[in-house]
Amino acid sequence: MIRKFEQPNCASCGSRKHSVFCELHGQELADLNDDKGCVFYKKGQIIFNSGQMPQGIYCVHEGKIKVYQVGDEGKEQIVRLAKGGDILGYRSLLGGGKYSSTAETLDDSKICFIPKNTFSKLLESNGTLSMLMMKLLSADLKMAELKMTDLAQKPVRERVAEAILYLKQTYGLDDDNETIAISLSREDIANIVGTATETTIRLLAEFKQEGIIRLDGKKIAILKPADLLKVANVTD
Amino acid sequence: MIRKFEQPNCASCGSRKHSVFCELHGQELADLNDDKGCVFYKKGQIIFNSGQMPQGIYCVHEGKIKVYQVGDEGKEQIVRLAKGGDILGYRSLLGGGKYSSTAETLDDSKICFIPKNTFSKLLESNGTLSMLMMKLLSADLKMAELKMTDLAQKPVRERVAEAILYLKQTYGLDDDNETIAISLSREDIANIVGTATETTIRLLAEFKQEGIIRLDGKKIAILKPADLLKVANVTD
DNA sequence: TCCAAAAGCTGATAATTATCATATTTCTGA
DNA sequence: TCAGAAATATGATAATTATCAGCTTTTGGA
Repeated sequence: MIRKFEQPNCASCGSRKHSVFCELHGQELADLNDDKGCVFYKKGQIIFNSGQMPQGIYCVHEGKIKVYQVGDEGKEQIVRLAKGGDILGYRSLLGGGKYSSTAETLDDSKICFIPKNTFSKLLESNGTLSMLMMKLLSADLKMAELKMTDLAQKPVRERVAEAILYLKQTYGLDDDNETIAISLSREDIANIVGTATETTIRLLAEFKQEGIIRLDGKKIAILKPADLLKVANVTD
Repeated sequence: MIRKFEQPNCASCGSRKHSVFCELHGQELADLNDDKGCVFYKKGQIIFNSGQMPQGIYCVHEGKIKVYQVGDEGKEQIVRLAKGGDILGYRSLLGGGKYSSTAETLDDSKICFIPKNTFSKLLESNGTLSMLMMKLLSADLKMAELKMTDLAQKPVRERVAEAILYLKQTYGLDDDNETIAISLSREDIANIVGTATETTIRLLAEFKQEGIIRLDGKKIAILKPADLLKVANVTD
């Protein structure tokens, strides 16, 4: 059952102002608004699936999304997390060919779809958008390469700590300024880290034991940010 | 000691025809040719180093290059390999900030440098170049995400087999149609795979034992391509 | 509200891979 | 050409992490 809701207006969309579309004005913005369609997704719904042909790009109005690949044994590897203002599916659209990942909501979400023709025209007419897309792809690639090195070299304990920091950085904190503003299953966290679910559970319990984090169901609160950084063994 | 050699002409450069600059003509091509400078690098020389600010991009005229990150314990993780016609350093230039990787020649190489102003002007004036850059970044990102999943989920044996296939795909075969056209140390191969050097040595010996490959010093010949694909556990 | 299923947790054990030690071979520069 | 250094090779051992099994808690739907 999909709730009825008002289509957001791109001109006044707060998410857009922090997105790659921040530089759109006038007719371009009007075209974007006319051509896009916003859809409500319940938690756990698939937005696009590995193997499908991209028909456009998705712009997250609000919500939380995981993008993952499925390995040989059926295990997910989460390659990125998205939130309001992020766009999705541009990698495959720009690169050509089918989606190589699957996108799935982690929460109830509103996500706009922009047909590929509309997006292509904007790319052609607006050099700034092209530049921002290149910046975005470059940032994604940088993250992916860092993660490759981590996966190859860092022990699981450090990677679990990193994953917690990544969640904080991506989704921020609740009002208490401690609790990370997302609920993920232990399995999802394991699929970010690239390890077995049991190992993740054990390491979270370890961090809790050490007083670094507090666990309340799926919620994680960071009690000692400095210690967590130290465990994660990152400089920034 | 750097050998003197004639500066290649972009207009007639065979490498360029297969690069992102393949669509340049007339004045754009002339500007590129005038502003670039081609430099000879001996095997083992650093082209750019992690931490430096990018001043332009590098275009490989001929040669073989490894791009790697250095982890906490000083171990390299090779994130890509380049050859003639490939460009280097665009990730950091486009994304902003310092290089996060180091590029080093694996063979004597001739590499052109294109100042960032020249490159930026080309990007602004030539929409096709922008599109090709986005395609390139997208392809890089796709590879990086696949590799993340591999590192997280595949056993080392499969990854070593994959690495051999990757070397073949990147550098091709010698005239015998069996031997891969590059010489890498076991350590470099290990740093592609993301494993210990000893483990790589053992697995190569295993593949040799099984008659899948032939080893002649640093040279690897693929004797049973189908078996290697099977070991690598890849579909394409 | 209650029940079944899913998720979370914990211990025991197994598998994988890294590390260390030590030859042996190959390469490189004087 | 030769000596020293670096790379390769191999065995033994240790560390890390996964897997399996069984139990408890939580959750979501009838």
